[in-house]
Amino acid sequence: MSNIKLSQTEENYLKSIFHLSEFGSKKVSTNSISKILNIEPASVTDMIKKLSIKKLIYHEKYKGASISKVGIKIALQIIRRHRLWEVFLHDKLKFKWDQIHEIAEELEHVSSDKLIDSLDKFLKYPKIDPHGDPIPNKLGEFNFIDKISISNLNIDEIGIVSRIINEDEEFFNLLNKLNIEIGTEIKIIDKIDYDGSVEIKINNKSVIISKNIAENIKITKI
Amino acid sequence: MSNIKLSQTEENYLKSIFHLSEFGSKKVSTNSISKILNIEPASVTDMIKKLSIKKLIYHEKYKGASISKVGIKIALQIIRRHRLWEVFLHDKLKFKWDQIHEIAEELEHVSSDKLIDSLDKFLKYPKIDPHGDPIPNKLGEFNFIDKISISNLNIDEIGIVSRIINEDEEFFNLLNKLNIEIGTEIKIIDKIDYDGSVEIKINNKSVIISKNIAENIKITKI
DNA sequence: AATTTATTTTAGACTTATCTAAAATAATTA
DNA sequence: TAATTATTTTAGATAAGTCTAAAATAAATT
Repeated sequence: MSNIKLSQTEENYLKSIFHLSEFGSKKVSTNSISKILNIEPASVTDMIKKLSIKKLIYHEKYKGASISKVGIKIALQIIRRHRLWEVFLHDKLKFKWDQIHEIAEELEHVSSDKLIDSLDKFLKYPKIDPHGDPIPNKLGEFNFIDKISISNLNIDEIGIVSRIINEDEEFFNLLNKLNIEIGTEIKIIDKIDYDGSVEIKINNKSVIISKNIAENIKITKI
Repeated sequence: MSNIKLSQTEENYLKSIFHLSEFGSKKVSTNSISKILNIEPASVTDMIKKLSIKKLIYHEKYKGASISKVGIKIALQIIRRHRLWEVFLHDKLKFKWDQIHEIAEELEHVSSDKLIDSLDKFLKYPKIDPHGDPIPNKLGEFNFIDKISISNLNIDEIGIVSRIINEDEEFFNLLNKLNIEIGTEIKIIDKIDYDGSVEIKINNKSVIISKNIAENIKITKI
């Protein structure tokens, strides 16, 4: 089946377009791709043409691009590879949470399907990566859990940390300090109207986190 | 230190030149590189120029190339990466011995040093890969064991299989059938002068193998 | 040693992925 | 709505890595 062999570059564009399109539901502008990949818009236009010819995206001049069914399928496989490698790096090689993304960006382009399926098995078919993002299975299916930010909970409600948006080191260190990781239970004590800060309780200790921090931590309500 | 970032292509040339030069001791011809990489001689000449400018090899027009100290050091790191990934694929992901090379060819170009050192640790610092080839450590040092072919043993001598030269599937299946793998003890029963075949005993069962097969199995004499 | 054959290099062209500068189109604002 | 601003596309250029055909050099053979 979908054995269209893509270059690393094409894979990176396709993945970015998929992410920007929010699972294929939105049109993606040339500029947004340009910014995310740090490539000039003119070059993006060229690649958009190339991917349209391959029917991985649709494109009308000056009107943005949208990703095709086949494009989504391939993008999900690239994401699957990326996230499985992240699990490997984190769980087996003991890499810290904020160091895995960059290396997985390289590993995800190694093209053997058998490699990925064996890795999946070796890792015991994980459902989420170390950031809490779902890992598509080999058919591209995954658990879409509707996650909300801490800010969206009401006072006295409880949630489980299920995804960390921000991936940089400072944020990682902060979470470490706060004892927050994927799976941590958080209870909302108070919401401060003035600036959107939230007082939360973690392991019976309460702290106040800023609005920005609260928005970067996704949770599943329980 | 040696943080000259090479392209995948440059890495592949350098590795081939290293192998063809037999640890840097011999000059390498344009044609031999061309054959091993399946690239036209004219293109090889171009790359030879490029690598000379970077001082990874030396080159005198029409006189072949030889690899430099720095070139050897880098080549050994590429080989280290390749062989560690082979161990991972074989031991952890349970790939068969004849399927690991191709995938390792891709994985070896992933460039993080930290990744490789962590992988090395995870694998418990293996000294040889699944083919019996030594794995350089992070300084480029490795156990150079002088291996001989089965053909070189005399009658009644015993050796341990330490390296398999041929990497294709048919040969792999043959060895499986003969119950030969790295570490197998082999005793020479008879040597047939007529065509160089050798009668050997493995696990108390004796078989006759052709000269060609005997030459593709390296052993360490005990 | 002269000729033939083989190897290596040069010259010029192609593809992929990028760039800059300018032109075309769309969106925003006055 | 007309003018201004922003976005997107086109046109032409560049670098990496490859190719083919032809020229230069080296090696082998008569």
